[in-house]
Amino acid sequence: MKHSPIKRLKVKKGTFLQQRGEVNTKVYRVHAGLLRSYCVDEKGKEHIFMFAPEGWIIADSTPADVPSELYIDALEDSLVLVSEKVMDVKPDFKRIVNRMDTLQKRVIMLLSASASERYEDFIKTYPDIVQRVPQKMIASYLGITPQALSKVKRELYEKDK
Amino acid sequence: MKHSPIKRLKVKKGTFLQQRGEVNTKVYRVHAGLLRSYCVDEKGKEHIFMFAPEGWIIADSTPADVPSELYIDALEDSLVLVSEKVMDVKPDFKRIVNRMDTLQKRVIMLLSASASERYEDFIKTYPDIVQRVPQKMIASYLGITPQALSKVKRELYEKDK
DNA sequence: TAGAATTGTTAACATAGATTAATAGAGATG
DNA sequence: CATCTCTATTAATCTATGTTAACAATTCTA
Repeated sequence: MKHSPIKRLKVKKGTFLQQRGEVNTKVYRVHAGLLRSYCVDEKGKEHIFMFAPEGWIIADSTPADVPSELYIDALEDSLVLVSEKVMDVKPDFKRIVNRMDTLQKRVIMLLSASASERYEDFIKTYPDIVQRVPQKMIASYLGITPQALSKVKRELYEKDK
Repeated sequence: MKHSPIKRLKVKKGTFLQQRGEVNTKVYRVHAGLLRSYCVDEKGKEHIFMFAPEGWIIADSTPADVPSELYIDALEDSLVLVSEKVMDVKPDFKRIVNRMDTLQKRVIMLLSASASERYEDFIKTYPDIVQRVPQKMIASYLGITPQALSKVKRELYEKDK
């Protein structure tokens, strides 16, 4: 396996290490200071995804070839170790990283999307699962009650006329 | 590194692979069928943490020596590959697994806890970060507005008399 | 097939948290 | 020091979603 070089980086408070829309091939390890990642929704509202103090790693978990969803910036003057995401990883490791991506998206949806937005996203992302489990389970996954899901579905249906 | 044996397991719909309070040293890979993991809050309400159809892995991300938070059961007759969590992993990998644990807990809190419960958990889990960032950022992390956090803090203070 | 159990829908009402707006502190900058 | 900007607090209202309850539809099972 290729050894990926690690760079040391001093960043001043307020510096962006990554912005939305950029490629996200890097992983940041915080040696000193404090970083954070956050997204901005359609209404312009910020949602902090994670804080990374000393000893933590922070990165966008979306696949490296996809434009980044997250901003990463320094909340304090920080010392950061920057390494490239390793692409040629073992299949099992890749599954774990995929799952982190899923979890990241889930947190962001729970922070920033309404019940109906979460439902629409769910049926787009897991069209087969919708067929295979009772609706009350989908409601439970979305963090709403079965009654609320029922209403969401009706409103969605009425919208399509 | 020790090679961990993988067992093949046929499970009928409804079978539990793991229940809350058990140790959780296993990782399940779904070969056919559908598994899910879920937690139950104090009010007895279920919150589905994840669905795992064919090709997915599912496990409790909490440290293996800690009693499990999650139930894992089969929603359909399934064929599952069971392996032990590897304990002697590289430090970097351990960080990733730690982060998954954090994300898992975050999702569960967002699904099942109120604003004030999430805040109390936050100050317990990250007492230092509370000191280092403005409150509006903590609100953003918790998925509430700064105004709501202000109210939560006041109510908490009044509770202590 | 009948009856029982589970799941889904609808509606009335309750509530946590959002929104808006006004004010007060607290740091920054001239 | 005075002023400007940013952050925190409080209060009044609004809204999405929860709760409760009744009923309908579906699935199980005897």
